[in-house]
Amino acid sequence: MTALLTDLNPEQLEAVTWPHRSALVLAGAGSGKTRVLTTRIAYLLQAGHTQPQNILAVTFTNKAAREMIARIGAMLPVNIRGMWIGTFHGLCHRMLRAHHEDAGLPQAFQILDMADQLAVIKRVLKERSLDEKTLPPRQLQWFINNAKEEGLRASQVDARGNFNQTLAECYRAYEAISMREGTVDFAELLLRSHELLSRNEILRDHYRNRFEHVLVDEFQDTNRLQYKWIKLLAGSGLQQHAAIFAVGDDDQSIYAFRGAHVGNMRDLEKDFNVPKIIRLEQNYRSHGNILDAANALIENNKGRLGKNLWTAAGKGELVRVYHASTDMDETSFIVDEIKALHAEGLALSDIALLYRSNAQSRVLEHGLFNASISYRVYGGMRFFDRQEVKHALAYLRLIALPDDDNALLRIINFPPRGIGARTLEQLQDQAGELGTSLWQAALKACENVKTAAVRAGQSGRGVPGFASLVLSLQQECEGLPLPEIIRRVVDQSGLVAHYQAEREGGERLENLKELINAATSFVHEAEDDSLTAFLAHASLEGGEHQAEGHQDAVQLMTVHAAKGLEFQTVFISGLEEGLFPHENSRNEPNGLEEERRLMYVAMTRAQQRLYLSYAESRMLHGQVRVNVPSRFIDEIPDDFLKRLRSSFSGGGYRQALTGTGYAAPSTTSFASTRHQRNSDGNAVTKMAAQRLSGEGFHIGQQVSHTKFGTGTILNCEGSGADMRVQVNFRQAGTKWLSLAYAKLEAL
DNA sequence: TTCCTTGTCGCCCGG
DNA sequence: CGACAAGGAA
Repeated sequence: MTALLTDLNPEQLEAVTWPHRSALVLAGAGSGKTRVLTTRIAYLLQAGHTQPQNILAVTFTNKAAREMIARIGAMLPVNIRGMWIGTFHGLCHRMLRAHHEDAGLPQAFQILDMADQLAVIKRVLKERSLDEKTLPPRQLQWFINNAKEEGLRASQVDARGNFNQTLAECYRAYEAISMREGTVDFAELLLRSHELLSRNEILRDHYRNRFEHVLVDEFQDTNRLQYKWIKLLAGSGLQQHAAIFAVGDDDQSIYAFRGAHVGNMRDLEKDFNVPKIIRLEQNYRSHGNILDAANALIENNKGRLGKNLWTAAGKGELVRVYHASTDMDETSFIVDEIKALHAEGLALSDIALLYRSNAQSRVLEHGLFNASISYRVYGGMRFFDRQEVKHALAYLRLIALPDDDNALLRIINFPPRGIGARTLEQLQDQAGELGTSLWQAALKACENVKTAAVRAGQSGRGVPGFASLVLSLQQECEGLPLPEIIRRVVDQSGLVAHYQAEREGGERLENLKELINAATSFVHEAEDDSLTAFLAHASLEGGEHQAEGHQDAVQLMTVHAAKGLEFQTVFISGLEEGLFPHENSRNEPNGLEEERRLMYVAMTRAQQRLYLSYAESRMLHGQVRVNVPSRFIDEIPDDFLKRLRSSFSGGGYRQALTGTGYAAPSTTSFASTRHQRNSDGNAVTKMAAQRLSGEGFHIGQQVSHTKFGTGTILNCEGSGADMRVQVNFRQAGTKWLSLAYAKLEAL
């Protein structure tokens, strides 16, 4: 016990040993928030105040949940299994699976991610022959998700006025489709779980009796529905059974755009009679100047709960501000600084490059690539988002739940089997008449033409071919282990053959193999290794497993993605009006304050060194735009800043100082390799290809091999004698070859 | 039906 | 600039 509590500062100690009643912990950036949360759980268990099965801890990201589990596991030899630790979506999903009947869902209900949901919405619009111009699909998606996050069903939304009425009708149609197909989107997980608990008294009492401690991470990011869900579980007023332990920081609330409601912090105080807010204000992360600069910035916001971070560390270095002429100039400055820092011995992985929006990564990637600096981009396309993986998953979904029209539409003609728009229309008409799913309509259609069906079924083409494929997969996969099911699906569906025939299909095939690998490790790790569980995992986790995380590489990500992380050195780029703060924020209520909090989050990621940069002009949306420096820079007192500027346009700052040139762009085609990132399912460290081009080869180049024929270089790794290249041969497929042995010739 | 070209429009953050 | 829908040719 004492070992658990040593090294905690007085405020942390107070939070950890807080009695069995609700608490609100205002935890500043770098103040040991996660430590308090996990130590509190360990303390409760070790002191015998509670049992693992009586604890519920909820976070926003899978990563945070995993970290929490790992840290508790390291502190206590306790069975984590009994605890409910996970994301809001994960826990709601768990609850809905357990009580799917009470929740009105089929046993194998499927989860729609954003892209799936958008596809359904496009179907709704098409069905109602609504033009994409009069009602953009994204707007409808936003409307539906927002309504759900407010706890509103289609019948409850405001339908006054023509436009609102259209929206409400579309929402209603969307609800009907979801119901019929047994699909559930992200917001629906929350809403349905909430409805289940509020309607079903027996279940509600069951869970209320079970959970004595409900701990909430990043409480400032909860939306209204999530807070209601928590209240329902804990009970409130005289009904209150559980103690809520909420940890958050109003200054780090950056998710208002998706419904986060900071007001929940004040509401919690009131609703649960929290006697006082515990403030964690000692920062263990950043040096003084960085912290002071961040504090000064956030002072400009109004209505804060109020806190002032301090550090026992020294002042450290000043915050550097670089004024660039162009985005290229900005990039070359950053690249040169990284080179210099790396030469001084700083690991690349200690450096983070942050930006407001994903589109900005392009220029930065380009610069890093040309300078042969390894980098890693977080948050782009994820493994389970990839086209070929989604196709494979769609087949799997049809096996689990054939009424999922969305899945069916995705692959009924992929790979192409002669089912065109015309056939599909007939099928849809019939389904509409019968009031069934497309799959039922397809079966019906096959019955009517039995002999033809048998013939076509054998050839594998047409609707009968498709139907017999799915039927036979359904039958023979019954009871098989998951990886074997997937292997058969990708094989018999013709996906593998299709991508083999495609010139650029090599990487896609690799991803299909990787899907089987993912299933194999899923089977080993998960309690429930069913197909349905795997499909849910794919939707909820998106494939954030971090392969090659050990490689030394600069970390590129958006500011949102950086929340909760820390780095020795941080660059924040693109600090221009319109970009950061983003221009869209001007029209939103309190939009500017949210942008400022975002900036605050970005700055407080840095431990020892912080760079801010902006450019006078920048390529945006395909055209050059001239920008003014961000007001956020002006809001930081000059005492904490050191201003730098390029001596001449186009040249780097360090170039001007030292004369060490910024490497001329190599012949390596950056564009041709961009889309290859993620071949392992996530952002991959990219070894730049300069060395390779020195040997006469570069990525994207055509080469020939005595045995395998001609092909294209896809990738490379290692250097010198160990260097290997990945080549996609036209005939022989994709292979890794060692340059030391294979005789490759450039074409 | 399929593949390829052309054209339009959006373009911030995410589980 | 890039994703994606619509339209045209084989």
